[in-house]
Amino acid sequence: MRSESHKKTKMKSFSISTPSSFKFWPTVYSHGWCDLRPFQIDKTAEHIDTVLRLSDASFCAVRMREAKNGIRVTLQTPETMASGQCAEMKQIILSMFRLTESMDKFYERARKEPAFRWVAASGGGRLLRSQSVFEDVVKMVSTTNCSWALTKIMTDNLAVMLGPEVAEGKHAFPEPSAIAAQSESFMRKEIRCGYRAPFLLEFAESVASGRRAVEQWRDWEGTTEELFKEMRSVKGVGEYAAGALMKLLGRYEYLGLDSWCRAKFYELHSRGKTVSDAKIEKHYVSFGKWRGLFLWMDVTHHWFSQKFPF
DNA sequence: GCGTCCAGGTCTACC
DNA sequence: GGTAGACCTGGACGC
Repeated sequence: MRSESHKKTKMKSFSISTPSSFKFWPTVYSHGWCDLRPFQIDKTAEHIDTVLRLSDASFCAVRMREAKNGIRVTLQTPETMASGQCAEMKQIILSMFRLTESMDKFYERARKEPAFRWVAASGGGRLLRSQSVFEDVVKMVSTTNCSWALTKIMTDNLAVMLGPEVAEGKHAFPEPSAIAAQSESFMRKEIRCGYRAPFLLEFAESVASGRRAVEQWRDWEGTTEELFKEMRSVKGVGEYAAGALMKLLGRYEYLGLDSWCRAKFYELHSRGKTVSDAKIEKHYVSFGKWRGLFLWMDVTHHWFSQKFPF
């Protein structure tokens, strides 16, 4: 009886306590995802909004800000929800901010390297991810072979045109079935995803039909190589996209090099001169299973001097 | 304002 | 296994 009445308690906000190694803004700005819907940042008010989808098919637009010992989450629309729903939201946010993973071993390794001693104190290494693996894959495909401006256009269009509107201007990311139901022409002309349209449609259909259980990738029991191979079997997911996606699943053996990473590496380690990918691989090989994350820390080190680096 | 060129990953066909 | 060309868009640039 007591637990039943507890479940029905309505809540307007809740807090998430975090380990001392966690830093809110460096995690938000760990890579470009915070710039893509449904995330929306207000730099003046210093908060980040998003829209969460719950297992009972309800939605909630939430506002998250840095708090003394963690994250403060305030419900926007609806303004209150049952405590059980808030508990589910808390689990989703923990996963998005990578608070379900221990970074102790990574920080231990970083402290041994003079060039990376700054990492632990700066709260680096937790890479923000979407609520779902499906959303991460769609976004990653949308980053391939185009400018960041076009990636933003594609993800904006997906959320606004196909994602449910929870509050004015606040849309959840679309479900696989919502994308799968579109025509290739709509995806090309309206979403502006061009030649990626058939790739995204095929992927969305495979997830919506249950043929591809992508959400299980976060609990993958096979080897890292097998997971990488599984990702590469998605059309539109090449070496870069799969490598970058692996990092969002807590596996850092692949570098996930794109042109931006390469350019930054050349600037930092070869006086601007182009070198082969093999040479870049060699540079980080001593970091073992953490090499992909050390590469990312290396090329984004300059971001950590500002609260809002982009 | 218009046309041209380039950058950006991945796929496919071909050698 | 390696390579070339196609895919498509926004942005930069020249006129």
